Amino acid sequence: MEGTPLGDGPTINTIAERAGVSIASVSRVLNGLPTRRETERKVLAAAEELGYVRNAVARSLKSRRTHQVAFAMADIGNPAYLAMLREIQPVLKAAGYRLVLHSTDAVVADEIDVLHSLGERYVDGLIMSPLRVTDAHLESLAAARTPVVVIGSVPEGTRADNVRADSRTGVRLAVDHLHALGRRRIAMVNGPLDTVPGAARGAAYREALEELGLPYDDDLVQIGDFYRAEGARAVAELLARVPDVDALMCANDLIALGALDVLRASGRRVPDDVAVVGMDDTDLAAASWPSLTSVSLGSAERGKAAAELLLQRLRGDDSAPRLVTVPPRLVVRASTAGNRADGPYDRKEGGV
Amino acid sequence: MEGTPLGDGPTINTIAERAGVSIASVSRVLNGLPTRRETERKVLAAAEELGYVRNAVARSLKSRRTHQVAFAMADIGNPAYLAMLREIQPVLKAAGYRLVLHSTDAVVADEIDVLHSLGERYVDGLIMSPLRVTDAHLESLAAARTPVVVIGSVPEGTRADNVRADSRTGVRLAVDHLHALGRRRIAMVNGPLDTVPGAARGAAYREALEELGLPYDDDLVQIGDFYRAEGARAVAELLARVPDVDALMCANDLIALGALDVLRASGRRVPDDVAVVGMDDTDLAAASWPSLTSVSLGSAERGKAAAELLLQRLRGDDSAPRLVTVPPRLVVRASTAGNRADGPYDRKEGGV
DNA sequence: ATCGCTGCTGTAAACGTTTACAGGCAAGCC
DNA sequence: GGCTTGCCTGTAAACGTTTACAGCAGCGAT
Repeated sequence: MEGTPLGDGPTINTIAERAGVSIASVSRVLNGLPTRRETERKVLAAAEELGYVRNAVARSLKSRRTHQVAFAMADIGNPAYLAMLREIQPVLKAAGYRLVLHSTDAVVADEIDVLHSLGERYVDGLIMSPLRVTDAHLESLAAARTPVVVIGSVPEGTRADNVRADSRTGVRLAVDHLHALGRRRIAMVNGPLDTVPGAARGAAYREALEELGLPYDDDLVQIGDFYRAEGARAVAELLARVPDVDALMCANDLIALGALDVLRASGRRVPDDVAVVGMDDTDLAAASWPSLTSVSLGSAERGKAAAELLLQRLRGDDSAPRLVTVPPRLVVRASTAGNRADGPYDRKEGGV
Repeated sequence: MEGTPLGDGPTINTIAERAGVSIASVSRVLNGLPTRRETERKVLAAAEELGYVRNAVARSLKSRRTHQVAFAMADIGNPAYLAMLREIQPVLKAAGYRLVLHSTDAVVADEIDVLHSLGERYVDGLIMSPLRVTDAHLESLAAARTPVVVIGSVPEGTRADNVRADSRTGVRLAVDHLHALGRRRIAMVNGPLDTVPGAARGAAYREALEELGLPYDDDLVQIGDFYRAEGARAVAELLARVPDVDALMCANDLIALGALDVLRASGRRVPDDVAVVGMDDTDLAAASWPSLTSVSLGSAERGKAAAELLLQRLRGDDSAPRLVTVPPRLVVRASTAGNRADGPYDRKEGGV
């Protein structure tokens, strides 16, 4: 009635008592440090009987490592981030790290909070994918007390590894494709211009037209938000203004799905009347009707690269910040290429 | 040169020195306990200057609370689990808990590992959604040292809250719907029978036929796995064996998408020749071609309910285990109801 | 018999907090 | 003036580990 300390679960102390050795010996056995055969046996037996499990919190306090990594995604509903998550998770797991998931809903204050909370040291590192990068972000990044990898673009000189998509090239691939198909009234449906992807894709669209010798026309650009319903609304407006568009470059698969909805409702055929291209190449692109040509910005690859960069930092690498750029890829499907390939059945499509 | 202790970041000790008070006072100020005005001022000033942030690990060790909750999902690629995740995350966040994400890939050993690791006390509670529930699961559940909520079915008497879908009713809704449309050769494409959903849906299918007075025919049942490619393979086999089916009840949206692929490739029209119903009502169902009638098993609602149950436990409620059942809902779309409603544009579809 | 190894083992301090307890001090009362 | 009372404050222990250090036994060499 005086053996067990106080709490419920057995601790290293409980085992020490039971085995008749010191807590140091218990710890050593549990950590595989050299020990006499007999001591080891007693300790292991006691641990087994008691159903002992190491307390991760106490370990972390002493070792200053939590074996946890945070991933702060802007929008937990966006398939592009989910694709990253899917790749990040197994990489971390394989390296013995747990994943703490934050969804910031793209609210700047929330993202700053996450950065600030790194000081609480409940994680060893962070992967974050902000929609916007503000000065507040950069400030908090500079003050961060653990390694951070940013998926998205960050100014040169920032003290964080950086994994980027190349949406400029991505947009050009798509616009070139549409141009090659004979389209000349190519509109762009974009998200907010003060977001990183919004700005980059908008500029890239302009550049791509220029390179092709097509005129840039403000009327052909419509700004909405990165969601399906918003995309639909934006395309409806666009069609009202310029009924003769023959191609839509959408900044996002969700926007593109909204576009398909509206085009269908307006009686236009896709791709015969209007060709549609999305971006991100999410699962939805393959499943939609008609299946959606989409620019893959390598979400999965970016997630994986970010996780691997972070792991290197956690292993002690403190060389200069790195920059990894993942090349885009155009995945052609029915929404631009006619009806011959309207099903995704031909594509290798794994366990999704 | 002798002030700061050893590590890098400021601790409560650093503040105490700087402010010329004891660490107890610092702690009290930081926790809002009654303190003299002057002391409070000094402490807060010092904390501010030093950029102090509370160490979460040390706090957790003392308080025995980590403010973290784990969610163990069987398959991080499955939209049904993602729907749960999307609901769980904000509920936990609002209550001040962080989310630790585990993906077990439906491997039993991994799930047991997660349960076992609860003993490490790096989380205050767990929500898990196993595909199979084995004896090993039940054993580990019984030994779990923190509250656990299981999404899925668990035998009566298990020491865990339980949130269930009612797939029996769900299947019946679907089969009744198909029957009402005049279909009489209704096949079932199921996942493995040793999984909880597989077994439940298979049995429900049989019952539903019985209630309608339709004969049960082994030839009309095809077992595959819960993935798109597998579903396609299964449906191909089924069609070879019974070319005259006029309806497919698929245990899963992914299977149903595979079915659509194969039906299209075989020249059959949907729904004219063969009507198709999926289950889970994932995002894919609304986006597919033709849009997919699907039984919503309330993944989102289940996730939310699970999170709320767990929070109650964390607030100290230790009443008897609860059982929450979420009712299913049939969402009719083009794959059964003809072409009039082939687009999802009419449905309120938010930020996905 | 003494010395110095070698190889385990135990004691105690540390990680950064929270908190029970006791001490100090001013004010209020007789 | 001494006593109680109340309010703050500091000391120290605790949470459950890991680990530097010292101690001790056994053993071969001198």
